Amino acid sequence: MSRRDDASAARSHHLPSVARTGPVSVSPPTLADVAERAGVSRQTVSNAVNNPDLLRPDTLARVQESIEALGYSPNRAARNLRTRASHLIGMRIGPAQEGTANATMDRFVHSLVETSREAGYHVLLFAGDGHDPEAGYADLLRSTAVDAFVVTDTYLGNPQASWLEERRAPFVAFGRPWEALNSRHPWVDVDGAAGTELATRHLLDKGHERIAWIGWRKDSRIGEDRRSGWTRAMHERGLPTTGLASRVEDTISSGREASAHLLDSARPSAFVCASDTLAMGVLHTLRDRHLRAGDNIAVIGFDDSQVAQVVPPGLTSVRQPLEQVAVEVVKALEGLLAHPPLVGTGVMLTPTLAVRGSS
Amino acid sequence: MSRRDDASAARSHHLPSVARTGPVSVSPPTLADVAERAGVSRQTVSNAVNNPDLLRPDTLARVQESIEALGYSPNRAARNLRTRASHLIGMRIGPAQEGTANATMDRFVHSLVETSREAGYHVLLFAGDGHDPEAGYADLLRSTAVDAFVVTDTYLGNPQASWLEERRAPFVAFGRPWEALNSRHPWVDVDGAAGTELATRHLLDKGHERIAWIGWRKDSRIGEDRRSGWTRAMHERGLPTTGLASRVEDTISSGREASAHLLDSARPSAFVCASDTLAMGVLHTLRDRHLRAGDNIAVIGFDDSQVAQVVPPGLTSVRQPLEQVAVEVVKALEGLLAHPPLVGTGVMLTPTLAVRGSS
DNA sequence: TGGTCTCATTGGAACGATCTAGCGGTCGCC
DNA sequence: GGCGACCGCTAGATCGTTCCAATGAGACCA
Repeated sequence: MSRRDDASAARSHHLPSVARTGPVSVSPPTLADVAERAGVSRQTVSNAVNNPDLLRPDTLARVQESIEALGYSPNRAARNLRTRASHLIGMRIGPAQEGTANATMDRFVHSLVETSREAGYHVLLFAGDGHDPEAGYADLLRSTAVDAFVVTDTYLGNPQASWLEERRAPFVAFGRPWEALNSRHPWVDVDGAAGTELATRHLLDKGHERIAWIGWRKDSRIGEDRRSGWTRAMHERGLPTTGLASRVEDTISSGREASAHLLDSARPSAFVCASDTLAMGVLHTLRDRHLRAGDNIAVIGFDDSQVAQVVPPGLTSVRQPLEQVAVEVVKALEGLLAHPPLVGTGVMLTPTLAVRGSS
Repeated sequence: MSRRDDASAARSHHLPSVARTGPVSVSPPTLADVAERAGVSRQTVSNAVNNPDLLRPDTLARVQESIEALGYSPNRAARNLRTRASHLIGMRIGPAQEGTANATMDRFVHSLVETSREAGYHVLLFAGDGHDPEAGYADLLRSTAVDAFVVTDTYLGNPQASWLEERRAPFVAFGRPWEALNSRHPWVDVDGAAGTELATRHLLDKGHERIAWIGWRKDSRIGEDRRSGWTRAMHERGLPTTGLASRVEDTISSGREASAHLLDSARPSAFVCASDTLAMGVLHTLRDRHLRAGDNIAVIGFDDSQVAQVVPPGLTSVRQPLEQVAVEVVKALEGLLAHPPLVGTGVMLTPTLAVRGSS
């Protein structure tokens, strides 16, 4: 205790002299400082913070007063070392994709940060090494810098997910395990087919019958899933889909070319697209031909990106409930970290349709 | 040492039995494990990691072989505790703003994550408590969870910056200290006036003479700065600016109304806007009046957001060099953490113009 | 009175890393 | 020959917290 006293004294004796002029910030108070002030042991202060109901009410009040007065909060590093937990969630962000309308991830990150704060977690961002996607994960894992990961880019066969699963690293995926059906990790996803079905029905209800589809290449499971919603809604009303679909890359120019081609070959009165990026390609074509989205022809995108919200006359778009996704992801993480042997389960959410001028 | 042996043995004895089936992940190897395998002391392994040139080459090789074989990386929590540094940079993200074209922060976050990785730092995101913006900062600061902050939203009188400065918390601002001229923290900013000047000159060179300005309200320092670039370029060519400017809120509808009003009252042939959001408002008005951006009339925005990149026919926009900003921010952070008494200095960068169909 | 049980609190050990002081040996210098 | 500096490496202390076993005080019952 005397050592502690000395240390405290050394610190607080600095304070008056350098508080206004010195460049060095003073060390924050520690458990021992609070304990001494409150006249209890370190452990009691620790309990006051972590298990308040173990203390007698009057002791608790005294300790809390000291905590307040000194402005104490537990040192993260020391706590992490002892408890073997960092209360950090790692999330990898891919390279920024310019020229696309994809703002899904940004909206999701926002929601995730908000939600995990309420659960006592912070979000640690890391970048992928270009040629070695797993490097970032491995490093954070071995140095026990994060408690768990959130994996978002499960589009392409989900290599990270299986890599993490092999190493028994705790993680939750945003996106269902398309191929690896035997995987046992928790996941949360949005029912894309339900979204495009919603979009197609919306157009059908407006009287459209020749509704075209512009989606992604056939090897994209997400693309095929979204496409199936369109087919389902069309067939439900006994309408044909042949000749009305196009599958291309997820770029503006692909959407532009595909829509031009479809307009010539199939004369659709509306387009449903697998992404806002493709929908913007359609808008380019309409502009080229002096057609007006919403007046002459309807267009619906997917993601409800900022672009959809601000482009004239407003792009109707399928909106993923990312706030809910974040909530479910954090819920799954908490379950995972509380009792690891829990078997992984999936949660499927339903999107909504943000209706704007383009339809 | 024998305690260490016991602990290792306890751990590794678990390994074969549960490696494939057990739910509990095994503890990663520690310094002591590596030391024992290499036949050296813990400190020597530590040196091999942090000061390799202190070791004899053969010892170094032996230690590195052990590190490799065991897959060791230093435990972050322990290192942080001892060195009183977390190698984390805190950055607050505000509430997601829907309905605007502002993607600046997202692009910046990407760049910051990439750049700080190279400098050995990770980015910790945290959300602002709605009514108490400083709460998040205070908490992270007192618990020594981050080494420094990056402050980005310096628009509104910069309350965070002065709050942090008072507490002598290390931070770097993206955005100059507009009001607090006596502030001593490092900052990085982009010369907005140079950007709008560039934009205006571009239009002048195309033959436009009646170029209108749509900016933010007069109490926005950034808005006035950007406006000054337009005025400068116009006056330089002896052109008047009176009656050609409008100052409104940063929303689509404000831009829409302002541009409609200006078109009626001043008949401009081009618009320079303080943001992409306002520029999108102009595009709305043009659509309403069956005018075509780029053909009948030119429009230039500010930020080079995704919207600008994908909207037909492409919105010319002033592009902030966010990658460079991130590099300078990280550079300033490193300086700050290496020698705190360094006096804060500012770095001003110059934007470029991304020319697209709208001009 | 003495024994058992609970309750609130305590001191010491431990987490895994780095810091500090210091070891014996060799070298260069006056 | 004596002195100090340097080399490569080591043992012990230390960072601030939580875990663990044990403490003394009091209540209760026999």
